[in-house]
Amino acid sequence: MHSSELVKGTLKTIILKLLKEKGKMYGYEITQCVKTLSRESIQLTEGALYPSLHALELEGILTTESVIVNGRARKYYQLTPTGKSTAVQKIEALKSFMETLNEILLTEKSVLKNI
Amino acid sequence: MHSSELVKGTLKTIILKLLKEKGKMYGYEITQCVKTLSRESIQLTEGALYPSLHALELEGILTTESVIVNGRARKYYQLTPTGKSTAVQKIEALKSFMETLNEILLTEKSVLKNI
DNA sequence: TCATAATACATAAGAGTTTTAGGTATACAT
DNA sequence: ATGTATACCTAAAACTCTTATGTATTATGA
Repeated sequence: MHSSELVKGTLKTIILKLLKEKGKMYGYEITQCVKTLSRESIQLTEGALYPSLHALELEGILTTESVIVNGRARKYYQLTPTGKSTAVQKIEALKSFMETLNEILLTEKSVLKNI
Repeated sequence: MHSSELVKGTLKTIILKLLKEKGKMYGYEITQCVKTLSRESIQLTEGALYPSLHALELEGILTTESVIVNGRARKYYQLTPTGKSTAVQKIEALKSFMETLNEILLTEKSVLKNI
């Protein structure tokens, strides 16, 4: 299980990535999808997910649509046009950050000595 | 410049990685080293760094040694034996998380459809 | 049939970390 | 003298997450 500390900064980007590919998803579906994709190693808590979704909606990145399925309410989220470009940007930014981080984590003693 | 949001969860691990390789470093040196290694794209703020260092010391992961160099006070930090194994663990955990994240970010629409 | 798990949403108090902004001090170059 | 670089530190406010809780329906196993 990955520490939630690590997931923190990447939560919104993960949400945007999934919505970008799937078109529309509802909250519970996002938690299950992340769980499956991460092979159980990332477990999004609802207390973190829903506030994030609401914030993204407020920012104009997502729109919602409520429907009843099997007698239960579902709230589907999807990217707005603005949201689509935000998603692309955030995903690129995260990839770029990971490359930087990787370089740091792979830096050897001999290299660091000269900095 | 990487958003500070992303750096958040990884700050302590970056500190531990550098100390693991360099043996001992002082605060200002850490900020400059991260700046250089990241090609100016990660800028640690002192308001985040020093509290983190102090927390790591309290946890028994680091010890300190104050010295005067060129008339200025420096406080060197280094890993305790416990800290060394913590460092290894944290670094491995971060690498593992990045692999998971990479898989998520590279997942294509066609794959997601079947989840 | 009745309890439990799974599905599905949501919020609020408390905890934890960072940002922002400020403070102190020395060395050195202009 | 003034600014820049070096070097440490902290506190209030802002932000986000964790933990705990609440509501409600459907499915399932005992």
